[in-house]
Amino acid sequence: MGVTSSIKRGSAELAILSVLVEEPLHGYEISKRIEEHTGGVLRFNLASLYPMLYRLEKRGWVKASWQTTSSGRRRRCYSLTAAGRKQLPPLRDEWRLFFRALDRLAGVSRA
Amino acid sequence: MGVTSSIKRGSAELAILSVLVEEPLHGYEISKRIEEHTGGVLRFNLASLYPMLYRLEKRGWVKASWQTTSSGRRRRCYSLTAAGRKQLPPLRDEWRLFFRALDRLAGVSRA
DNA sequence: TTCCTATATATAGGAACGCTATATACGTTG
DNA sequence: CAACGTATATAGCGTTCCTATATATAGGAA
Repeated sequence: MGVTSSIKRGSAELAILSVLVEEPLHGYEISKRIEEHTGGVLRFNLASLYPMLYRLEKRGWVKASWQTTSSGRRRRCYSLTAAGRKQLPPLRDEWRLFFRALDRLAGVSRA
Repeated sequence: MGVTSSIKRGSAELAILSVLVEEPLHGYEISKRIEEHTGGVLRFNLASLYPMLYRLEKRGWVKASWQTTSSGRRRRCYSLTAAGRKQLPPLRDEWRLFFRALDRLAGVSRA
C-alpha cells in the first residue's frame, strides 16, 4: 500500500489544497484525511507535511491560526486563502494534462 | 507547453521504457520521441536523460551498444532487456493506482 | 501508576531527480 | 564559414520527500 516516493513526488501540494478546500484542518488531520480519502495509496510523512505547509503559508495559499482545545492542547488550524483557492483549478489542469500525456505515451490507464 | 518539473518528477523512467518497448532508439531520439508523442507536454532535458539512461543500464533494464553511422558518427543505441520489459506492467500499475488516488482526492480528471 | 498508543508539532540530515550551464564534435544548409 | 541541428557528456544546483529524532499531552490498558 502506498505508491513509491518518486512517483507521488510533487503531488503533496495538490493533495493538501484539495482536502483544505472542503474545510479547515490542522496538520495531523490533513495527513490522515489524505491517507483515508485515497485508501492508503497517497500517504505523506508528517515530517514532509509540515515544511510543505510552511511553504504554502509563505506563498499565501493557506493561513494558519493557533488554537487551544478544551483540554488545553495547542494546534495550528490551516485554511485555504482566496489566493490558494484560485490556484486549485490551474493546478488540476496541469495534472490532468500530465496524466493524459503519460497515459498516451505509456498506456497507464489500460488495464 | 510542458508540465512543471515537480509534477513530472519520476515519470522519466516510465516514459523511456515506454518508447523503447516499440523499438531501440538512441538517446537523442528517445528525447524527441517522448516530446512528439505527448504533443510537447512531456519534455525531458537531455542532461536529465543521459544520467537516467545510465541508471537504467546499471539496473539491467536497458542495454546500450555503440553504433557508427555511415557518415562516421558515433552514437549509443538503447534497447529494452527482458528484465526491462518485465518492469513495465508493474510500473504502469503503480502509476494507474496513483492517478486514480489523486483523481479521487483532487478531481483531476473532471473538466 | 506505569506503560503504550494516538495525537500534535518541529527540525536535522540525506537521497533522488530534474534543472541550467557548459563542453565537445560532426553534418548539413545557407 | 557561419549557423543550426544532431549527438553525447558532466558539474553543480534546487526542490521535494525521506528517515531519524525531539518534545509533549491525552486516554486506555495492565
